[in-house]
Amino acid sequence: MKVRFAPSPTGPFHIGGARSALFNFLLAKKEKGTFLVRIEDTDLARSTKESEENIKAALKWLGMNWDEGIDVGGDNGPYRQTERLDIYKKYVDQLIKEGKAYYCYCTEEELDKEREAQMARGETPKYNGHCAHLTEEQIEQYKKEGRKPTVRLRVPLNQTVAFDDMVRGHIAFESNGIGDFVIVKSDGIPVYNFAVVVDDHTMGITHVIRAEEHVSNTPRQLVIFDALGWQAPTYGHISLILGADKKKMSKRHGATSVDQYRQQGYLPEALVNFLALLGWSPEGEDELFTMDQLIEQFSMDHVAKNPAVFDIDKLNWINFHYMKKLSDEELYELCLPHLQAAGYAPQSPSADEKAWLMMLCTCVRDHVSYGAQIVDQVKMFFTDSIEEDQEHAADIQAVKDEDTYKTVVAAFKDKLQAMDQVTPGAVKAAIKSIMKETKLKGKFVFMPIRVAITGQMHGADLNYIVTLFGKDKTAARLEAALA
RNA sequence: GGCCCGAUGGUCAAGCGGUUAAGACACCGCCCUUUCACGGCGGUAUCGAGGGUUCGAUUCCCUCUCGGGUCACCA
Repeated sequence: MKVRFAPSPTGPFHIGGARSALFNFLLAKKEKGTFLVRIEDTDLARSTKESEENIKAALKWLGMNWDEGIDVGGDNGPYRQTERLDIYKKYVDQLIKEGKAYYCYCTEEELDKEREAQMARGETPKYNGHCAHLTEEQIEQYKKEGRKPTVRLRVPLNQTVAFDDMVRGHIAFESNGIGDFVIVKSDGIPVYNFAVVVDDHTMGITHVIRAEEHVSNTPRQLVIFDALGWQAPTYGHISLILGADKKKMSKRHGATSVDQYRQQGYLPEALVNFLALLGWSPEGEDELFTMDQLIEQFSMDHVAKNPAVFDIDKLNWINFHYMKKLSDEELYELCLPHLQAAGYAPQSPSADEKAWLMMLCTCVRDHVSYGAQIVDQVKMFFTDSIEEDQEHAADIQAVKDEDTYKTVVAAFKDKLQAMDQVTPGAVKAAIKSIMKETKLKGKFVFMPIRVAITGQMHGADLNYIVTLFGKDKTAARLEAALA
């Protein structure tokens, strides 16, 4: 078995592309086959080197290293389509010689006009065969006019083009609906559908897993395979990823590129795990898997046909799970860039600063499901004023209205002033003794202090919050609460 | 509009003629924690509609509806 992932380097690496790559990767590894990566850059205008690098980096970041293809090499290179032009030319020439393809001199304006006319008549727009049987004289005439021809494939009429899809089952199209389509553009570069066929065949691809949007391309590719006398690979079309409004996931749905998730502080293991669960379901009841476990469990039988809505809540939950496994040091590494971006951490922290920042990260880790989220959680440590949580305003007021509110706050302030050093342990002891002295139980001691210092009903461990603020800042806040 | 694909809770989904219709996220409740969270336990909630086939349809067939994809000298 040999599968491939063939991205076009025309922009940010989309999350859907990552999922296609993942399913190919998983299948290849599961079947002990080969995972090949090739670059489809025949769109000269939109392809960029930067995008190619971005895609390769993202693939590696996600843990999908390829066995053959771009950069790593192999027996079937080159693996960038623009470097394979002579290979395509050979087969185009062959098709023309055999009369299976022909030059078309129609201009884009002429084609546009014809298409509009067909649409107006309610017909399926397709090439009308204008240049299918040109005479020598006509060809000479067009050449004299300086027209640059495209090459079209003669698509046989009255045939059923069908294939058995690994996820969708039998799918059939009528060849009459296709029309002679362009396989080489007027600039001499083959069109995607043609290059794909030549590559898939010459590279020995046996199975193609790609997104559902390619279903309607498949009959065209099948017709090319047929014209060339080759056998087509087995296809599997996976459904699309949708936004919350059930429309194809796009920019307006938020982050759509792998890089954006990386930048937001998501872990590659989490993204892989999440993507795998979008459209594929495991046998058992567990849903948390490492890449190796996914490979072990993966099967095309359990790939869903219907499109899936991208659920950020679930991604966050999975990411939270993987973040829990991080050591304090790793957590700090993940969060530091975000703290720096927010101006909460210096570019190169000293040992003391690092120790404080690490405690900061550890303190709020139960409330952070991806790196960038830490900024919100620690905001209060970097502002002088207390921002009260509006959503729980009533609860906060209730705490303040408690008869013992000021008693507790004042008592804690005294204990704090008396401390030699503020540490989580010291704070804990202080709170404990207040409970003993006032005979108040947990909540009635913790909440007044929490509200006075943070203005929130929820949050991280109070002992650490106080320690992080330090004696002076905490005292000032307690003071303000008493006023 | 033509062609193609799809339809189980709010979301991801299992199911493949007979089930009390799994599980996960989210939500709600309880327990734990002398606070908050984490964690544990439990709960609410789903077969798009109508026809068939069948002793019996979520499951098979048809129609409708809805959703999506695609109709390029883009991939």
